[in-house]
Amino acid sequence: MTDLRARNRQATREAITTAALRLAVEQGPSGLALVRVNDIASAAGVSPRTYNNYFSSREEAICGGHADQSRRAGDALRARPAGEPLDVAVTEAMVGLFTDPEPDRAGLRMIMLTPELEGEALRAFSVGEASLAEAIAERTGETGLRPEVTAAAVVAAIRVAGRNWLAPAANRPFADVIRRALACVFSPDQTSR
Amino acid sequence: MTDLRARNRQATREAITTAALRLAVEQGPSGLALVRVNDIASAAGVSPRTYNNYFSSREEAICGGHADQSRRAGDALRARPAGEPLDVAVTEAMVGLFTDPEPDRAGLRMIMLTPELEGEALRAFSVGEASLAEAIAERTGETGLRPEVTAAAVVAAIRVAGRNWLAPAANRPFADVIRRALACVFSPDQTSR
DNA sequence: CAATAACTTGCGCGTCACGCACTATATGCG
DNA sequence: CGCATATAGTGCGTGACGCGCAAGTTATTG
Repeated sequence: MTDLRARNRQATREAITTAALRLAVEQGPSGLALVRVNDIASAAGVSPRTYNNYFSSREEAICGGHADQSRRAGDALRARPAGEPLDVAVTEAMVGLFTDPEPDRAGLRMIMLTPELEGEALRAFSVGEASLAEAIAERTGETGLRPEVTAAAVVAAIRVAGRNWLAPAANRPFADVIRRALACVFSPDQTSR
Repeated sequence: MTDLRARNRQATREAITTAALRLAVEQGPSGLALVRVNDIASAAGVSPRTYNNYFSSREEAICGGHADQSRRAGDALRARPAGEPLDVAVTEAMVGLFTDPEPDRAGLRMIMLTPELEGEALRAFSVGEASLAEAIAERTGETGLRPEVTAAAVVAAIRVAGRNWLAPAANRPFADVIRRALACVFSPDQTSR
């Protein structure tokens, strides 16, 4: 088992992020300014000063959970069987990572569609790029630009998929949207070239 | 000719962004906190309150120039000849947009490699996605997910290319790095599938 | 040449990020 | 098992910031 300290630390971090996201969702995108640091801290059961030891802005606290999630992208890919082709390995890894459990619509909507959170939301997605690029490089044996570009493109596609899934119009299951988006990355349109 | 007001507005906006970026570069990534709003405003010849009418954070001001640049991505693509295949049209449009003029290494380095600016830097790149997606959709006639995913992947690839170009190791011309990165997007690796 | 709209600026307030010093709790070692 | 040390939580104080508001100034319109 890991350190008690490490587990406590992770627990308070999660307490803060979940509290922050919950309060933000309650107020809605327009009332983000009403979510005070004091509220987040007391809702998480810590002092404001401690909150500030974990996150240096409300935005970072609100998006922290999703950052943690996408940070596991590399491990998710490594968990796929070795023989699998890259495209299906990546696709299934990402589907598993982002739809197990099915994400909370309200939370994702808050994070992705609130203008003030845009920067932090992009950061939250992009933290997965490094680990994913490394895992891709391991799997393909390639080096240099290609693994990084592929990882960045994959993450970008998932972001688009999320936006699309959130759109009120077509509500397919998130997994399907992710698959369709990643298909665009791994087999780009050849007809219009 | 456009409005005098519009031109003035654009001029002060540019004055603020260039001043902000210059001061940030002078202090270096570690001393970002030393770049005060007062300094930026007075360097731009404007009151602090006015600075705040244009930008709501130092980070936004520093990255504002690059945001303006990538916002022109759609127009850059539209300027390519109609018969051109999509991949070369996009590639050449992006090369033209981002290497004319050759970007300032120190400025790009500051924007892309300073942790506190990461969120705003990602935002600056991503503002080009919408217009680029629209231009791609016009050109290909496609609709739905694919144009958006393609645009997002292209922008992500350019971001990776910038990071790579900034790396001290191989200093090829920026245009080459962009071309190689976009090649990864438009013809993904087929061998390892 | 008015009337109106848009922009700039000074002022003031509430909030925030963070350095510092102190306490409490966990970990490792004799 | 107890003691030294490292690590996390907390209170306080301070400087900076974001922004609403209202007044003054400059461009635009008819």
